[in-house]
Amino acid sequence: MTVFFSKKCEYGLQAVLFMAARDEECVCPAEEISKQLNIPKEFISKILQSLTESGIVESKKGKSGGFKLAKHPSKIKLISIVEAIDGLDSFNSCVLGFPHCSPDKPCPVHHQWGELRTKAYEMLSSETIDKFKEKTLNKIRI
Amino acid sequence: MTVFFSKKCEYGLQAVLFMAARDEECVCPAEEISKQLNIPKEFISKILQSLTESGIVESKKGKSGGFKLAKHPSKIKLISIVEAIDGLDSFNSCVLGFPHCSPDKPCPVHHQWGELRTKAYEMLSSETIDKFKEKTLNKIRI
DNA sequence: TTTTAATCAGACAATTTTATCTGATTAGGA
DNA sequence: TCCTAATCAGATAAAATTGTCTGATTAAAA
Repeated sequence: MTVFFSKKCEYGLQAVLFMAARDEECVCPAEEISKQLNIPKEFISKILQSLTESGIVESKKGKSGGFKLAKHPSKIKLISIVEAIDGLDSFNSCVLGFPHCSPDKPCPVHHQWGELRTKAYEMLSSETIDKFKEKTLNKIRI
Repeated sequence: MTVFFSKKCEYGLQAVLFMAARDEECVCPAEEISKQLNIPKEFISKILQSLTESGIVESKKGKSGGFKLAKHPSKIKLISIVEAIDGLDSFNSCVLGFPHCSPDKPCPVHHQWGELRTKAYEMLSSETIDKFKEKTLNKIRI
């Protein structure tokens, strides 16, 4: 299979976008996120736990508890979520899997891939997630 | 983990590039490919077996047997190898994992990612692997 | 023609990723 | 206070990916 993000990361991104698209202050139980996004409840719960450790979301235990963003959406970038879950290795390693790929010893597609990868990185870090609210709502139709 | 190609696919691409970089007519035993590229012998053997079924390489059994390209390198594109091993799904599915991502119902990064993905596809299908001989040799130093 | 060495090929095993289950813990409301 | 609803955490399971082993097959050489 060819992917860019792991499933964990996809789910994490979806969940954070979802929380940002709703009222940013409201506390979302894992169950609701699970239902809205079709993600196994305990799985998204676990992912959000790890994002809690990274300081991107906060959790509130007990009745009427759940998860909420730890910062305002205007302070969260997609790349932060990717970094927290998948790490940034893929932005620094050879796409063909060759060791020591560098401008000195480039793999056959080193230059072209490097450019695309940089653009992907820029895309993920250019805007904060409050800018995505509209599109996320449109996609999820809460 | 964030990847673009599976390990299988990376190895397959490396092996085919290796065979093209050598004398294109010579028969390479899996063992030699394994040593040169640091890939478990039986694993690369298996990957090349599947590429045999796809008509990209040929295998020759018995003493002095091994693998060789089924066509001239000028007729093989990187994308064919990717397609044979990983498939082309990732070039058609949403990078954030949202279902039914389309221009009508775009995910937050639909447009930007679509552009990058198209460029990646074009890069992998633009040139045939004989063009990569130089760079591969430089990288592998046979 | 038979032996033998080296291969491919398919079954098998380990690891990683993804997903689920169960129980402990917490906090709000009756 | 006690009950309930919800998270947290660790154990467990399933699936996919990656890696290894063993034997069948082939072809060269004696």
